[in-house]
Amino acid sequence: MNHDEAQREIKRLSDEIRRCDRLYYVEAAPDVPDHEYDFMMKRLQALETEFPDLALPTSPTQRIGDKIDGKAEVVKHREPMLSIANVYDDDELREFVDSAQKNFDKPLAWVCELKIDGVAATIIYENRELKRALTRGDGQYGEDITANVRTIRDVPLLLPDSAPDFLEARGEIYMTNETLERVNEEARKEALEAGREFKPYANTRNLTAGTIKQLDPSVCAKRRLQFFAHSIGADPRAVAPTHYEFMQKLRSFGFATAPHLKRAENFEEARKYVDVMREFIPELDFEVDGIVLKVDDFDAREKIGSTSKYPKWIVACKFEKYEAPTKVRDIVVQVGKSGVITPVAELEPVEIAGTIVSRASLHNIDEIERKDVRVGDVVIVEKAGKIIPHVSRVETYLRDEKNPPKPYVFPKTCPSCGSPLKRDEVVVGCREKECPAGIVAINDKEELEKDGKRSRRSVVHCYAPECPAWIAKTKEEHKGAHIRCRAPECPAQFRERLAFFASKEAMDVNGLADALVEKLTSPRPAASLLEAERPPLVETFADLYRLTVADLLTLDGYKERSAQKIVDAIQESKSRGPARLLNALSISGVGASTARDVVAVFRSFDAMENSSPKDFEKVEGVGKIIARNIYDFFHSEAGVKIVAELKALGLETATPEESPEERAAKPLEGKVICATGTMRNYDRQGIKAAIMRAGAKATSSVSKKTDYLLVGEAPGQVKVDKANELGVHMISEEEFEAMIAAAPAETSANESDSDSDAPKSLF
DNA sequence: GCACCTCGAGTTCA
DNA sequence: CTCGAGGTGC
Repeated sequence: MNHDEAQREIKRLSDEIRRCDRLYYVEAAPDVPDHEYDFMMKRLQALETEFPDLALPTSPTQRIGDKIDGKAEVVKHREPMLSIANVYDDDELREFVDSAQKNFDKPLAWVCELKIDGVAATIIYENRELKRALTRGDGQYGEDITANVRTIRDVPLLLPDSAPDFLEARGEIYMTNETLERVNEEARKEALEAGREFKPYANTRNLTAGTIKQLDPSVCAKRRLQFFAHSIGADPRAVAPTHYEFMQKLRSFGFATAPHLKRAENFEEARKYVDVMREFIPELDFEVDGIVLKVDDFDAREKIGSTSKYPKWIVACKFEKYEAPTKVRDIVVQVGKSGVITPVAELEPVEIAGTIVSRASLHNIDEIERKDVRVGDVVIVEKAGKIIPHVSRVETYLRDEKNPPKPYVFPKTCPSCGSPLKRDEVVVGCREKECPAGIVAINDKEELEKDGKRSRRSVVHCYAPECPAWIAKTKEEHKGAHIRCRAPECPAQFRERLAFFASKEAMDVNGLADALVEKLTSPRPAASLLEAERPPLVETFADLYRLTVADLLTLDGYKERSAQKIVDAIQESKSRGPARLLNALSISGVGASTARDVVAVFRSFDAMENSSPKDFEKVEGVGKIIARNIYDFFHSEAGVKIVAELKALGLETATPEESPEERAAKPLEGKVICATGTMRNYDRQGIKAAIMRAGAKATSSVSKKTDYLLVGEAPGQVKVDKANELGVHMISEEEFEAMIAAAPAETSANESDSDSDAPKSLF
């Protein structure tokens, strides 16, 4: 065969194989039997070996690449991959559609697609060649799965000339039930031969997720994954004006689209489709967990906009809640770092949506009483579209009528320290219009039953402790949600606080996790028979910094090296700075973000110690209650002691002084800036820090006092509308960066941690 | 007063 | 992820 003939033959074979690949999943059963397909593939491979100059990177033979070394690369998405709102019944769906429809006179047309349970992914084409594929990941960052995606037969490696040069196809990778069974059957045989225990893959989604992360693409190829596209990572109007036409275009580019796609002229039609499909779904050979409705017209979508979380023009109607019946073995209580006592149901382990659930929080006493959960009951546990399981109802009819389980009695004393438990006395003042004590009134909330749904309404209350009406009304009318252990020295509370102190968001002590915290805070056995039990190694935060290698060696499982590592990590955490330290102290209402804001104003613990509650209220986000909590901490016996000790041990409790240059370099001094949406170079805290570094005030909402609205990706619609309405100037991230370009170089744009908003070394 | 936004705190499993 | 609750802006 000569070169020209080979070229023609290679083209013919490639085209035919590509046609089969598409038919294979998209349309129906392929009209070419497997052995003929394999034959064409072999022949093509042979020709490409003989004429290597004719072998193209987009040839079907190039689907299966080499093994990847190490881990998959984590890559930032060009455009974040957002999730969509879920509805679980007809009412919720109607509510959603009404809100989308409200600014339109004519009924909106909807496109309905099956929502298949798989792994969301995005595939990037440059010059119409497949360049890279990523998983959705957390929406911001995904894993590189290019080699495996290439093996999926309904993913084109090459797009036709009619496609745009650059395209980012987004869709779902999934697998049929038949494939799951086949893979399980093969794994079972293999395990049997090797004499190993066989554990089947629980469901197609788990197997798909496991397969797509395989390092060896040939394994992935054998498992026959499938893909369909449902959107692109850019404005689709560049391709077509409506979603339905857009999907036709994607098909013409060689992609599979969501199966059983349907365009509905109005909502009623769409709803009918949902009902019909619901019956039909069990007959399909893949897992469908709902139907997605999207507004067809792209211009209409833009007009509808998004909430801060989801677009308002797309919704998933979920059919099933993930749920399973199981038995309550016991109800135990846990003590949190703030002393909150949380009841948790210990369950007979049951599998729900691929994970084994054995515990579920019952949240609080009202929850237990409302549902009447008792030890021994059969309950329905659900993970409705979520990760965290909860008890949704009790099957009371399964109770033994003659001998029913006893109602749960909430413990009266703390399981850890034995001190009496008390329900939160809700901080709600009197409701007299004219406050009898004549003191400041602030807002509060009240639960109401409205149309069978719970809603809240704000009420003005007086908070003066000396107000007579307050004392009279608080107790019986407003119970808080939580029951709390109030003993300041409660060991369980200290254990939780220490774990938080050492955690990543706080002092970030590497290696000091739950297990070690438990050991450090437990009493130690007596050194000899004559002596009493010895106290725990760590009883205050300060004790942590006094730990020596010798101390750690007395614990099981620690040798010289590991002990030294922990001690080093603890010492290293001394320089985390005042913001992290303030967060680490577990002051009620003060978390990472509030601590940062407080430190930004006060700059040092010394300043905080000498401040009044009113001073703390000057911090944005701090009102009367939190101000009081902070003030109380710095004036309590325990607080004074711990701060003094930590200072003496050399922890950084002050923000370093600014150099004169830095003070001068505040290009946005006095400006008020509100940021919305996702920035490319900053996370939420990072952008706030950057705004403050430039001398401006970072606010959380747009008002007429706002100077600029900094608009990122997927901005909050409310804020943008507001800015338009009030004529607030909107700037992009690039414009913002240009504005702060005068700032000192060492205030790097990418840093977002609290300790980075303080200037580093000045030398 | 009301609506809305944010933060904190608690939580499950691989 | 989901509540509850505090805070803020009109």
